[in-house]
Amino acid sequence: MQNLSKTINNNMGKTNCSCEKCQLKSLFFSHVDASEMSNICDIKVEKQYSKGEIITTEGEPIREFIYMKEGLVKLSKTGTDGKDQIISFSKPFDFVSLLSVFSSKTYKYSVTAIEDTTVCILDLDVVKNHAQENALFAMDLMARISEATDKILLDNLAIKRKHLKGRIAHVLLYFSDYIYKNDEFELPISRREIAEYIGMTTENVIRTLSEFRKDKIIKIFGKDILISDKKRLQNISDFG
Amino acid sequence: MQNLSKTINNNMGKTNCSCEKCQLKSLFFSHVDASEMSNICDIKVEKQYSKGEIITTEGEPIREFIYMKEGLVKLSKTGTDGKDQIISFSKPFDFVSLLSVFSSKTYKYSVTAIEDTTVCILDLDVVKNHAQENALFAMDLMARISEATDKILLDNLAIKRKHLKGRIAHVLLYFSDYIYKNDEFELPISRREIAEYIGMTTENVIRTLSEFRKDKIIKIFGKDILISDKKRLQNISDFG
DNA sequence: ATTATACGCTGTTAATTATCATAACGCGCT
DNA sequence: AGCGCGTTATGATAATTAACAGCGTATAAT
Repeated sequence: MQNLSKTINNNMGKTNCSCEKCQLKSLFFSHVDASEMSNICDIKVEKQYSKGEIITTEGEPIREFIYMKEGLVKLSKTGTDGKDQIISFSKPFDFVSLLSVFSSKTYKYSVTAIEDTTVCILDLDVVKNHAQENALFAMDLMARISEATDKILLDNLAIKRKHLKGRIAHVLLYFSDYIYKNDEFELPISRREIAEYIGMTTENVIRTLSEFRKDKIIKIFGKDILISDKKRLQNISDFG
Repeated sequence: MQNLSKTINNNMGKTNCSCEKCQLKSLFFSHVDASEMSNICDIKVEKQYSKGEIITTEGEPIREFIYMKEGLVKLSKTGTDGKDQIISFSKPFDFVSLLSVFSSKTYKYSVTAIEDTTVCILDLDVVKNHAQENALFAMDLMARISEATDKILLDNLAIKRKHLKGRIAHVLLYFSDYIYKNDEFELPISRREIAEYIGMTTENVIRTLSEFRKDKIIKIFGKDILISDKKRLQNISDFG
């Protein structure tokens, strides 16, 4: 898989990606004119990451502006004790490189693919130069960053208000309603990662999932989850 | 006090504020030229809030771009159950209006003065227009928003990692080291507000402060706190 | 002076969560 | 197949935190 992405990298990513047709073009580049756009398009590199591969590493210098075309990633940070905390999950429209690209020299968080993920990579200096010359583009970026950040903060606050069961319910509904839009889905993360996300222990995540199963709220087949009593789960999320 | 701020409001805030000398000018407006600046200066209104006064209210439409000149505020959000959560505290250089000014029509959080606070208020549309025409200004704003957000996220993550005692120690050190730069200070918030900030109950905040007092780590006189054993407090914050 | 009210403080009990221990299971590897 | 390893699973116990109840104090309003 590493080979695959390297191959695409060497091809300059031209194989699968046409900027003109890109869904995301309107999000980031609606105020960028055709000649500028072709300039951006020439330097962009499309890159694929398999589930589990690290996209950016905490502490590394930020050289690139990255946006997601496809897939699912986690943002995480390693504490001084070596334990990870997951800050959020992002799918394409939510993710604007890293939040700190315009204020920090190094990545404050790591980004890891939790499903096969395709990103487009632009040289950060080029993007910055464009932003400095095109205020509407800069404003678009600002709005995107703002939205992404707000979403993370609101989600964190919502989780903080809840107890163990409510937090687990919240996560299940997050994947069911927001990510997969289906009552049945395959969890893209381990129980430990759920724990890192909601700030509880792995054992309690496992235990609580088992309880939900015993209470016939969900069915579990390894990582496959089926939500059989959504109302109850919603209720636990809202009031637990 | 309400009268005082009204008076200043009616004076168009010209009484005490000269934009040319303003410390914050370089932060937000370093890339705004003299004529633009005088334009901005003409429409700005300086406003004072006494401790406890609400500056912006969650849910209200965002019409203004606000930045702090002086003071201390809290950002908070009310949950569906009516309970408040405090997201962060901000002093002048940290605070860039509300994070969502460029992505949302309404305030997602409330801002309340927890010390007497002076802010400068600009019409949001005017600021947006300036940003749309001056990309460097837009970039400056973006960097500010990014920094402010990162600080909030990192602080929240640090708190999340800790237990009750570590969280209390964290808060005490936050005010001592970051806000007041003094081992002795007056807490600008109540025990309940500390609880709302760290996500624990008021009783436990009070109890823990008492324990710290019994352990001779701090001295307490109502809201006055004196940190007598900073090393131990730091240790509790780092490992508790 | 009296009432109301918010706040700070403490003790007790109940609930929640972490920690430790153990075991089954799946999966890649040889 | 058998081994090693990480994940999932469950139980017992300890630690932590919440919830409830009570009480004193300061402050402001009547």
